Amino acid sequence: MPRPTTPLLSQAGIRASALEIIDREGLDGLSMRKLAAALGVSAPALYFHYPTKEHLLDDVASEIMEKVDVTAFTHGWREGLLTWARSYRAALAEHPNIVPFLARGPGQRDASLRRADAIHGGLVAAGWPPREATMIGASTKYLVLGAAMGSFSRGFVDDVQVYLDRYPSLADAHRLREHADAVDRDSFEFALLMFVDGLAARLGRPPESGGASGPAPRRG
Amino acid sequence: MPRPTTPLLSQAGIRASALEIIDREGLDGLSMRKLAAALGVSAPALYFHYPTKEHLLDDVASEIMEKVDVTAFTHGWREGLLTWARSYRAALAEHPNIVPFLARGPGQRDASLRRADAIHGGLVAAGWPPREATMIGASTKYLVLGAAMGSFSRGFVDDVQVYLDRYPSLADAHRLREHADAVDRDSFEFALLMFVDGLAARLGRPPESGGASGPAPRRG
DNA sequence: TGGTCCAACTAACGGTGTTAAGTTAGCATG
DNA sequence: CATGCTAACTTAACACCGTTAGTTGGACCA
Repeated sequence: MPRPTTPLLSQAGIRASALEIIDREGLDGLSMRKLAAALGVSAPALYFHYPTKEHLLDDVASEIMEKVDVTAFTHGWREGLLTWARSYRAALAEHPNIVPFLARGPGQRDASLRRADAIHGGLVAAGWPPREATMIGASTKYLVLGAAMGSFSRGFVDDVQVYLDRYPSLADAHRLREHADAVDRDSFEFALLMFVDGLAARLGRPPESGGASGPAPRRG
Repeated sequence: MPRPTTPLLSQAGIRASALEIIDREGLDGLSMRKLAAALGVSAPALYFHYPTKEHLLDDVASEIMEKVDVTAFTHGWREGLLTWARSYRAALAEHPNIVPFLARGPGQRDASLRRADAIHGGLVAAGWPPREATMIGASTKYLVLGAAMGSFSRGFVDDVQVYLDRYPSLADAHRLREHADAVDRDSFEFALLMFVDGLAARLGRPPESGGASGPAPRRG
């Protein structure tokens, strides 16, 4: 059966099905043949709509990133930063299995550039010098990606020991795992607040030599 | 030619060659056949020394992690944390291509547990309550991994715009890429210092309700 | 000297992403 | 209305992947 009366595939449909498989079976669980089967189609058919698996994954990732909120800088840099970071993390938390793919580097130039611009612009507008705005943006990204990677990415608790102080009564591992997510969420929030506190302190402090270098911003 | 007079392979040799390929051609550039060829041997021969590619990579990653310094907590939590974070990042920076593999989760339980224990113990000994020590450890790891992921992990500058403020004279991309590493290094250092500053401030502050929750530590 | 085991070999299996070539529905044009 | 072009699928096949099975022959021990 060649060309069907009504098209069987669409980019959106392919993306949705791919993400479903990734969510269910992990990043390695997605193969072009399996994806095609899920869509009731043969594998090469996909290549009519996406030139490559990489492109498809880029698109899936971009779709996820659409939910990141970079608009709150109108309420001040602190609010803007917190909103951005939290929504960023939340977006990744919804689809943890895609995080390892993000480690390969960003594909979609356009959208990510637009976001970066909004963030940078927001920080500069709030009084941070451009150079520091750059570093703040990068730092926050590090935190989100690192948290996503460290916590979601794959199955087991790594630092078992580390959690024991918090739940000393739990010796059974599955309960421990169950709470590990909460620990990660708390740790991320903790890191974010400490970082922002550090920033706030820097705002009210004259530039030190030997610090992270560069002038401190005027109070915004 | 079966069993040679002197063994052609050793775990250390395999690891070294694997890491060389990864450094040169990226994580995807490493295949068992290619690795075997580089060692002058057929692919299945490797399976006599390593049960699986995953195990091999785990071992390679562990070797890299050996260089991380978690001993400086004897000079105070600040010094310990900074030394740990910087040596961690430096270790990853030497072999950026392996970072995506780390996103799959830690393999070697043993060594990583020992490290986690040293860090947690160091923080607690310095006066941080266990729960906060956990979060500090996790946070720092986030920062390092996120920085490693965001910056090294493959090929092009993502947020071109973001760097322009710093090097406004550079319109050519390769020069820009060249300096991106410096920006990343600076951003990491910046993030680390802001975070530690935030921590220090917390040490001198009474516990707030509505903060990251949990009691603040006594002054150590 | 004979037996066992080690450390390599070749062949092959099932899977991967992707390309090539074939087939026909739908559409535009003479 | 017939013709030709392109779109959207098909099946076959390629080169590669990680890994397993089965074979071979040198090294070591009784």
